[in-house]
Amino acid sequence: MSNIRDVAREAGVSVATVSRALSDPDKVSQTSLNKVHSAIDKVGYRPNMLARSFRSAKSYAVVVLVPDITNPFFSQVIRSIEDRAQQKGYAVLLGDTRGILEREKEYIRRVETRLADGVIQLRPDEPEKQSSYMPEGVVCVNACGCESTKGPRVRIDNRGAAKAVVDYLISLGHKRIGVISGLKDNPHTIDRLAGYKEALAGADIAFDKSLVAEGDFTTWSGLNSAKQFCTMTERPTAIFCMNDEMAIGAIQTLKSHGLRVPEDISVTGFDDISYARYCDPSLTTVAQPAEEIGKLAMDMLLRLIEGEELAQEENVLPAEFVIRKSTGVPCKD
Amino acid sequence: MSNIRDVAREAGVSVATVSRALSDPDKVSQTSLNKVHSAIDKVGYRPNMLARSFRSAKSYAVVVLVPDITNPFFSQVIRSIEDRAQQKGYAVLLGDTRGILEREKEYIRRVETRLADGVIQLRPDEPEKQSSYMPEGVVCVNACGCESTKGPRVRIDNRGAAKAVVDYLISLGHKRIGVISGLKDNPHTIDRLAGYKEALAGADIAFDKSLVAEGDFTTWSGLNSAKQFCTMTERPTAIFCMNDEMAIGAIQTLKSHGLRVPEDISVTGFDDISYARYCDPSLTTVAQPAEEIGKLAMDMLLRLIEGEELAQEENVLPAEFVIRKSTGVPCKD
DNA sequence: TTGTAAGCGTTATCAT
DNA sequence: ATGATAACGCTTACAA
Repeated sequence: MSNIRDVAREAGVSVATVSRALSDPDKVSQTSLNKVHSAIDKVGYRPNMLARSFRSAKSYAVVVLVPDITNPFFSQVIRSIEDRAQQKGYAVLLGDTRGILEREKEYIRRVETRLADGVIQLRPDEPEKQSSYMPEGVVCVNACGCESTKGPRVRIDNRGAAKAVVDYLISLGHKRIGVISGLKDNPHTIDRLAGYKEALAGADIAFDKSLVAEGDFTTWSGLNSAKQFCTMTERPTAIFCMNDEMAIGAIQTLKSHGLRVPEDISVTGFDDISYARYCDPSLTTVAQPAEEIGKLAMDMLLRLIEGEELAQEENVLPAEFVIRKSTGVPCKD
Repeated sequence: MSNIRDVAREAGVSVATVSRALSDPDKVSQTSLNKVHSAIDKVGYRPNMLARSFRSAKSYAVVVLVPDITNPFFSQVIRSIEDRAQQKGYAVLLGDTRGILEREKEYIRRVETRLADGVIQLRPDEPEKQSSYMPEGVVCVNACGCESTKGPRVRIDNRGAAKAVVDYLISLGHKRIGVISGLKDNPHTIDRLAGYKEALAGADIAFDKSLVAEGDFTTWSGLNSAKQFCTMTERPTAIFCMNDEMAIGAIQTLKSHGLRVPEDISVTGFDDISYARYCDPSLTTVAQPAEEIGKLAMDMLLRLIEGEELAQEENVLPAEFVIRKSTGVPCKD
């Protein structure tokens, strides 16, 4: 393995000149530049980036904290982050935490120990717990923010989007609208439930606690939670699911109980993962701008790493309400 | 930012003792150990891992090359790789290449420049092109190998699995069996097509080129490729799709042409992504052991990085044929 | 424009 | 068991 000294010797210049030729070519004469480059080819030199990072005290890496990378929404955001990072010469360290706080901390430790320059968090932090564990000096932007999220963040208007969905269901004539939510304390659940309640209130429909089933954003939980609606004496005519995966699970359950979607019951999702378009019936849902979210979060983090000021701590991106085939007018029993 | 020298001063010992206390505690007296640890707490010391990596010439990172991380099969494998890596103290650098060779090379360059210790490749290499571009000294294991794959690899028996699928369709009575393949030159396509042909040959059914539609493993390509089967004068009674995403796309097309699955036409997939269980009808498919694949590939790479011998260059893992609701006896027209 | 040389924070060798 | 010190490969004042 040849190093910069070998190149210098071969080229007949000093190591400083070689170093400059690589990182700041303008400061070097054309003659030296040529000598250096042919020397590099000759000895097969590859700069040791570990040494460079060490010396310049920057790792040019960011860690992405994600509860579950197999969630299609998350993987889309990550793809976008990676794309942007690559463009800017940064590496992405994957931190699939499976929701385990301990693993999250291990990854955050990597930036304390200089292996990464910052963090992008894809989990909405629960307000009380958040600030407590992000150490001093670790820069972090949350790419899945909520109204309660502190610090640099990008988010969509979850409440508004949820309200739009439920407003639409109400406009179709639905009055008994069930909910399959995420975990009770999850900020996304809180924001989206607020939107649901706002829509109800706007139409003078009383909030009925028994119409809210708690899931955890997995398909399996949607599948399960939907069961209780099937066996209700007074069944809801529509179900607002807080993500697409639960909606897909719910539809599965409804079908197996002999209910047709949307003729007997309407179902809506949230996220617009790619399967939302291909499931049967295709899903009425809220399209999150995954691409934009990732790109923006990465750009914000980069600015933070460079020590620059953020134009704004919070960036709220528009989400699009997409009407497909899983919603229709309520059945009249 | 305090360093090892600050700790040494605070503890009243030498830097060597501090270093040993951290990386090889057995070599240090209990007294020194205590002094060191309280000094560490006092000055808020975090070891500079970049310096450690630099000094020991190991980055403790591996890059994972994946054509598209939003593909659920890949993200499952990656989750498993990440899990194993984390256990072993390694970081995972995400290399989403989008199938672009140039990006792949940029990532491979990271191991040449010491930012990573090895590579896990999730793309089946095309035989002629493969060896040419993986530089000397870069260790790599292919986690999605095929029969033509060279070098350390883990794979399933694609040909055997495909044959099992088609054997099953034949056993149901199908004789005209369509195929939606991946790109023609993709080794997975080659292996699985070989299995298809073997099954046909075993039942004395002539291979009919017109029954093979070329896709590219995306849902959209499945959706498109299926169209040509719908309009055929003599339609196949079953379609063997080379992955689940194309099968889901195909089913979508068939339905929109008024065909029922499986009553009018059977469809099979490959991979067993989680959505295969939840689509309508649920998909008969081949379950790849994604978890095992990732874990094994990581273990092999680790051994390679440590300079150890591999017990075997090739590891063939069992795949399971899963029968669900998308297949049935052929319709009799 | 170029060269010399002093670090960066750690590990490892060699004494003690 | 502990300490002094020389690397590791690079960047960057500072000099020339």
